[in-house]
Amino acid sequence: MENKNKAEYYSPDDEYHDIDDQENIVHQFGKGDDKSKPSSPHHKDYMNIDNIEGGAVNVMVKRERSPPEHNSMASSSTHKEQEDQLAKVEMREVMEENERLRMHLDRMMKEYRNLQNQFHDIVKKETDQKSSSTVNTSTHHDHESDQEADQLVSLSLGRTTSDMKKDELKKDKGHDDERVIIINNKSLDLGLDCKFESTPTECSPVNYSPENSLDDQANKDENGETSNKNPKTLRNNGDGDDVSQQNPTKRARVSVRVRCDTPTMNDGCQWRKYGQKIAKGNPCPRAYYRCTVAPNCPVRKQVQRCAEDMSILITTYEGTHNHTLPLSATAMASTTSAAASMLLSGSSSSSDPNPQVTATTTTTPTSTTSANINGLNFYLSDTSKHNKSPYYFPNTSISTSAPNSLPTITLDLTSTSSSSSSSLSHLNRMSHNFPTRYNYNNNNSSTNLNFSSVLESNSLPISWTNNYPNQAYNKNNQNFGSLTFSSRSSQDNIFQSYLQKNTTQSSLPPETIAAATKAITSDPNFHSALAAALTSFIGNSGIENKSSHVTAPFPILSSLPSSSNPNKCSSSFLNKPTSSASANNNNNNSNSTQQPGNNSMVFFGQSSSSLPFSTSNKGKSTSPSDSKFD
DNA sequence: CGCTTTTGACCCGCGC
DNA sequence: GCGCGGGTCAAAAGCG
Repeated sequence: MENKNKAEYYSPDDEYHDIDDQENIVHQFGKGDDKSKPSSPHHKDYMNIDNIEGGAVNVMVKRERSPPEHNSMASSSTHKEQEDQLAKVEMREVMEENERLRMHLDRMMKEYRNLQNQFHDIVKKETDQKSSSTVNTSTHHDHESDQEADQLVSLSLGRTTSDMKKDELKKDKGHDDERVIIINNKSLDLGLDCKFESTPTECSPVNYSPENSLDDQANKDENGETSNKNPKTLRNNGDGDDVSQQNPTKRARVSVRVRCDTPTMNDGCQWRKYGQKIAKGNPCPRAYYRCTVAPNCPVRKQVQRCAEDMSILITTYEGTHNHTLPLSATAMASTTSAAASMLLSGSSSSSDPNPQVTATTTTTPTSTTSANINGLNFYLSDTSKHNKSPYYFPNTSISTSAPNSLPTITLDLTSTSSSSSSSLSHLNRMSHNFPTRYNYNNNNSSTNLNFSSVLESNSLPISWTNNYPNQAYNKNNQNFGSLTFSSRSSQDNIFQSYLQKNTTQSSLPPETIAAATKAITSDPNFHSALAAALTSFIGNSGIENKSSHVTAPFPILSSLPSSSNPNKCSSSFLNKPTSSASANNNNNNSNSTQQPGNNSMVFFGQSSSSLPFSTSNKGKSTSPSDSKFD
C-alpha cells in the first residue's frame, strides 16, 4: 500500500516532462490549427515559422513525435498528409494524455475508496462500541459516550481526546445516537462529512439543534463561559474554548486569501466588529469580528488586506461555532473546517505516535507539498518559527507567526490557473521562505491550501459564495449563471491540476517532493479532504441532508464573472442542498435537482460588507459583508 | 430604541 | 523589567 502510494505519487514526478509535453501539445494544437488553414496566404511560411519560430516547443514535439519525414519531405509531401500526420500525432498525444490522466483519476478514486472503507470501518466500530455500551449503566454509558464522541472527533479531526471539552462532550452526548446514525448514513458518502459532523472547528454542521446550542451554552457557561464576566478568562476561553481548552496547540486558524475588491467576503455568518488595529507591517488596519449568530459563539475572524497586494483580502477564522450555521455559512465553514482539520492533524502528530504531515515534514528541510484535487490546489507548507515576520507576498500564505502562535492554515484563493506559473511562483516563494534548517514547530506551523481552481484561469476575481441567510439564496444566481462541474470537467480539472502540480513540484528538490508526497499520503486528514473534494466533484449525489442542518459539502471555488457584480466578493461553492436553497427563491431553477456527479448550481448571494478599515460602513450588518456597499 | 461601528485604553504574551 | 505588538474591552457615536 505504501509502496503503492509512493509509486502513485512519484509517478507525477516522472511526468514532469509530460507537462512540457502537454504544453507542447497546446502549442502544437495551435499550430496545427494554423497549419490546417490551407487558405492561409503564409501557408508556406508556416513551415518555416514552424521550424524556426516554433523554437524549442516544436523541436521537442518533432523530436518525440513528429514523423521523420517531416524534414525531408517538406517540398514533396502534400499538406494534407502533413495535416493528417499531425492530426494523428495530436490524437495520439491526446489519447496518451487522457490515459495518463485517467490513471491519475483512478488513483485518486482508489484513495477515496480506501478512505471510505477505513472510515466505514471506524464508524462501524464506533457504532458497535456504542451499542455495547448502551447495555451498560447509564453513567457508564455517558462516560463511554463521551469517549466515543471524543474519539469520533479525534478520528474526524485528528484531534486527541483531550482536545474536547467535557462539557462539549456532554452536549454531544445527548445526540450521540443521532449523530452516529447520521454518520453511518453518510459514512459511505463522504468521510469529511463526519468530520464536519463532529468537528468542533469552524463549521460544525454538528447537529446542534438551536436548543441544543443553548444547552450547550448553558453547559459552557458552567465551565467556561461563566468566566465571560472576567475579561481575562473570556479572552482565554473565547478562542480556545471549543477548539481546545486543554491543548492550545490544537487551536487552529484558518486564513483565507481571496482576491476581491470588497471589504470583506460574505461567508454567510453574522459578524460584529469589535475592534480594529493597525498591525505592524501592514498599513491596512486589521478588523476583528465576532460571530453574532449565537450570543456566545466563540468564533472570531480577522479581516485584513494584504499589504503587498491590496486586492487580496485575508480573512482569518478562529474558533468553533457552537450553533447551527446558516446554510450559506456551511460552505466556508466546512472549508475552513477541513483545512483546520488537516492542520490540526498535522499539529497533533507531534504528540501522536502516528506520523503525519508534521512528522514527515520534519524530516525535510522544506516542507511544501501540494496536491491538486480537481482544481483545488492544496499547498501544505510549514513555516518555522524562524520566520518571525509575516509573509506578505501575493498568492502565498501569511505565515502568521501569530503572537499566540496558533497554527494557521491558509487557503489561498488568489492564484489563477493560468497560473501554473502562479502556483509555481507561489511554491517557489514558499520554499524560498522556508529556512533550510527546517525546524518544525507545531505552534508555528502554517499550512497553505491553495484552492486555485483551474476554472479561474480567466483571472477573474475569486469570490466566495454569498448565500446569505434569510435572503434570496440564488438572488444573483442568474447573473452569474450556473457553474457546472460535470464529471468530465472535473476530470479535466483534476488532470490539469495534476499537471499543474507536477509543474509546481518540478521546482522542488526530489527529496522534498518525496517527503511531501509521503506526508500527504500518510495524512489521513488529507485523505479526508481529498475524499471530500472528490465527493464534491464526483458523484456526491448520495449526500443528502439527513437532518435540519446543512451538511456542508466541500466547497469548490471558481471564478466569477466580475462583470456581473464587480463589487461583490463572492465565491462559488457547490452547495449540495441546492434544492432546499433554491426552493426559497428560484423555484423555476430546476437545476436545484441534484444531479449526481454534476454539481451544477452555484449559489451567489449577497455579498459585501463593512470595510475592515473603512470608516464609511456603518449601521447594522448582519454580516460584515452584508449590504452596505453599492 | 436597538444594534453596530468606532476608537482609545487596557491586558497579555513575547522578546530583548 | 521593559517595550512592543497583537488582541480585546467598552464607552461613545452613528444609523435605521
